Amino acid sequence: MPRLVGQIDQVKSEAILDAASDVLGERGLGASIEAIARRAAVSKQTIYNHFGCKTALIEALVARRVSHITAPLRVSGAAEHPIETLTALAQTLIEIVSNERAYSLIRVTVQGAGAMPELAKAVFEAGPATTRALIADYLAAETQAGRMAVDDPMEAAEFFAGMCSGHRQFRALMGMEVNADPEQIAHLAHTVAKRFFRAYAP
Amino acid sequence: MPRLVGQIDQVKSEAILDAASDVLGERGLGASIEAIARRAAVSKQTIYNHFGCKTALIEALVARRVSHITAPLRVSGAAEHPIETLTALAQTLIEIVSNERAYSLIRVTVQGAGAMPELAKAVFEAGPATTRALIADYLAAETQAGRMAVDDPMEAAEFFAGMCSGHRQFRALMGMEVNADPEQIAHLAHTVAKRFFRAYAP
DNA sequence: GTTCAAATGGACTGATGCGTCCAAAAATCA
DNA sequence: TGATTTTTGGACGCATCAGTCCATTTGAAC
Repeated sequence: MPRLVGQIDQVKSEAILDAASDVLGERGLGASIEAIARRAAVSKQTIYNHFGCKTALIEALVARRVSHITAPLRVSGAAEHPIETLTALAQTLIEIVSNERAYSLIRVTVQGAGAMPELAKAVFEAGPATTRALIADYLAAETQAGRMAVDDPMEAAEFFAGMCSGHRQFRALMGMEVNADPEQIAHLAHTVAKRFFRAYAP
Repeated sequence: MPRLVGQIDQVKSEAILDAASDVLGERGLGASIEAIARRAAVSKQTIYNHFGCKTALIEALVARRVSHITAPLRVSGAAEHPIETLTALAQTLIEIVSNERAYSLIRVTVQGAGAMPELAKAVFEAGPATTRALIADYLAAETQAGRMAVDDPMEAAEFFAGMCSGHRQFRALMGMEVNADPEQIAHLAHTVAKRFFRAYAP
């Protein structure tokens, strides 16, 4: 009877993580393991067999999710006019911030920041920090090519990300509704790109 | 023996709120009433005499704090060049986001968003929403005066606020250290103002 | 059909924390 | 000094929850 095994039912592991994501998103970090077990249609003991303890479960959850969330950013666009690439970037960022499911994860991390600071740091590194670095790389390249004039790419990348998240981040964190109408998101993304390009045009 | 009174020792009420602010900031919403009582050098029962229940205590805490935090924004600057006013605005916003004490309150609100959504909404209205409206008013006025060209003041105000908060907001929420060096904040504020003005110059 | 790992569910421990109760002490006021 | 109100501190009830234990059942491989 091993307490913690790797070669158990993969499907069940996924089901548990899905349920944990849902329940934690609804009830916050205070959600009980039993509630998660009920949602996953699994016994409490099974969760402990798979993950060992609550903290490990949450770490697994976060690890699985973070990479999914930032994945779309990694597909670097072709080299058209910067505004088009910036619009695509902005659109992805805004969609992330408007995505309730992604944000429930962030909320959990914020709540757990006191109890597990390493986790909070890992999320920050994998999420916002990586995102900023990707954007900064792009801005530096465009500057190199003479299509933009960005003196401090990291700083500019942060401005860009900040324009995208704006109050949506706050509202999402507060559990308030966030406008996720695709048309409005597209329009907003285009505006961000236009204004940002104007601020950093050669 | 009234269970909840208003005319008790005001000084003690303040001491309790101060202690609650500290302890909740450190331990998050999970902080116990007993810990707060210890910090305030007061008995647990006294806290219940003053505030009735934990939720009421937190509501009182938030109400007292929010207005203090956004107060500096209300002093509208004289009518110099927009960049100067924008720099001052940015500086205030960045200082708020870099202020650990202010942010511990926000963190508590985020944690409690599930359990007390009205509180979260109140904080949002009193904080970010009011801030955005103030900035938007200023931008509209400058546009009217022909010194800027802001087509959508509310949207632009959100961009401006987003540029100021950037990742600092995230880091602060995650309980990570935030660079609060006055010189760097001043420089950042000036950069934000310069770039924002360039994005919205006539 | 035998075997063995994995899953179940229910009971249990230990800890924590909200909110209450109360009798004694301290402070306030008349 | 005497009367009233607040404060104190400690004990208590009650609920919740993490994590463990275990006897029983399921299910897949051989």
